Amino acid sequence: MERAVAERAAGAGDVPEATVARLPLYLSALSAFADAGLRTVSSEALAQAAGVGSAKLRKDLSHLGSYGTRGVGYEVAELHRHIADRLGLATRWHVVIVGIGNLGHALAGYAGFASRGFSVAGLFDDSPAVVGEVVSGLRVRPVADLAAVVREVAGTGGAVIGVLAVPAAQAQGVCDRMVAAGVTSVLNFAPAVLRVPEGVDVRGVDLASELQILAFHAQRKSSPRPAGPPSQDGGRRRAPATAPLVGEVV
Amino acid sequence: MERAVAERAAGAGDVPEATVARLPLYLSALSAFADAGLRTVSSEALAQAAGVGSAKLRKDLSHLGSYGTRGVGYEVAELHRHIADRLGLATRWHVVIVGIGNLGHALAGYAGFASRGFSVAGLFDDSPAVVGEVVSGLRVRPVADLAAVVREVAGTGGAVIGVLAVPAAQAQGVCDRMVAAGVTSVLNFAPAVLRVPEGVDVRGVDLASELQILAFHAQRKSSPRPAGPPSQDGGRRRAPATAPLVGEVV
DNA sequence: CCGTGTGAAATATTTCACAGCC
DNA sequence: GGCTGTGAAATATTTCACACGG
Repeated sequence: MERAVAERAAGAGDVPEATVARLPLYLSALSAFADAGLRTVSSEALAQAAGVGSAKLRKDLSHLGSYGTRGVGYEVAELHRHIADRLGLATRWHVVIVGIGNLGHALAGYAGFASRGFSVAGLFDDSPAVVGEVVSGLRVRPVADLAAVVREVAGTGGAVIGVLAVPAAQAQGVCDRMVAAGVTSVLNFAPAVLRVPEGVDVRGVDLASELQILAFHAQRKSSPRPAGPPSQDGGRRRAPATAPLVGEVV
Repeated sequence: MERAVAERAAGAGDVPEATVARLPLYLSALSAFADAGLRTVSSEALAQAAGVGSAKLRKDLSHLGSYGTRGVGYEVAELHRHIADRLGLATRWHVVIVGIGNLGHALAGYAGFASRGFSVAGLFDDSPAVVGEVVSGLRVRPVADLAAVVREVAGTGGAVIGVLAVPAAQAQGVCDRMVAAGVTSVLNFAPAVLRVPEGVDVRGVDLASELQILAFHAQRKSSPRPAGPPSQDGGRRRAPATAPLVGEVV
């Protein structure tokens, strides 16, 4: 494609998706360093804490701009602020959770929300069994109230992220209602493909998929012979893990 | 790198990681088609159901072998079986969950486990408040019992996946105990970077990261001017969403 | 014909390795 | 002397587009 825009001083206008996915990790690691009272970190130390290679870390940060000092490293507080800004954490984010079953309860009680600047603006469910119940200090409301709450929060200038924790069968319907209410960012925990209009962002977290991916690798490790031909596969290259995390409480 | 191995008939020995991550999606979509009573699907239809492009789907499947019929499509049941096999779902997988807080409760009750061939072999926690409690038909045991349970399950010929749902501060310690007990696949819900020995697989799911990634994109959408030049961005290229899902219940 | 399977081209991401600055 | 920032090389992934088989 064409690129050309006269990117202003700090950092390109487009951060690669792969980099974006790691920024929260760095942010977390930086918080830990700050708590430990450190003023600066080297790319090596930060990378280690985040579980990535230092070259990758430096390349990632280079997309945000130049916030390090050669021969020294990065100023912890400054870098933290820059990453947080870039992630959009300067604005206040509100979260609405629909589906207050087991998972919804757990999400509603997740301490990480508040501590990372996300505040829970509302809990919704249509099951008579839970509507009216108070969970983590909030009363569960019928889904019909969703639009009103979103509108109200939007009036505050805040932005809204919708979290879907309903059974798969209802996921699309509830998603539609969220979108109709004005939600343009959705985190979906239901194992269902969501169809959304252009401009709406959906991210899915699926437990079963994660387990199956682990199963795939586990099988590969132990499988003496997957099928006919022995063909000693001889060491899968590349070390073990996937992206790990730093931080707080579950 | 070099290629050479005399790959036998069905599919290469190495499936790209990106493909592996999508196989569960296809599996799910196939189940839906099977339930709907369809015998065959085209790459186009299956891709649509899985929320990916048909070319990508075909390329992905080509890594497993040739299970389609030109001019017709894929036989639903057959393809489902092949993918399931490749994912290692032929063997019986057992899951041990450590940390029976809000999230642990939700995970223990997750219906998707059983329906996808994963059975919960044990629940563990060291908090006196929950040890002994019965959750989803299983008694919560002290973490000290972990090794015994893993050993017992391993004796059955089953493989084990450890699920970590403890606070971040305890994640590494519990992970070490899991590894010591013989677990080589770990699904980590705690926002913490886990250090594990070579050969152990870790996948992390972090709610805060997901939210921050959504925040990043949301900000990009609404931000009227990140910097100087107006330059109506006119559609970020590439449609909306991320990988979605198909399937069952939460 | 239709739709899979797949080389080859286009992109994206990671890794190297080193020049430049504190 | 140490460590960032970054072109350039190596990989990985996605997308095209079309030959081939049923």
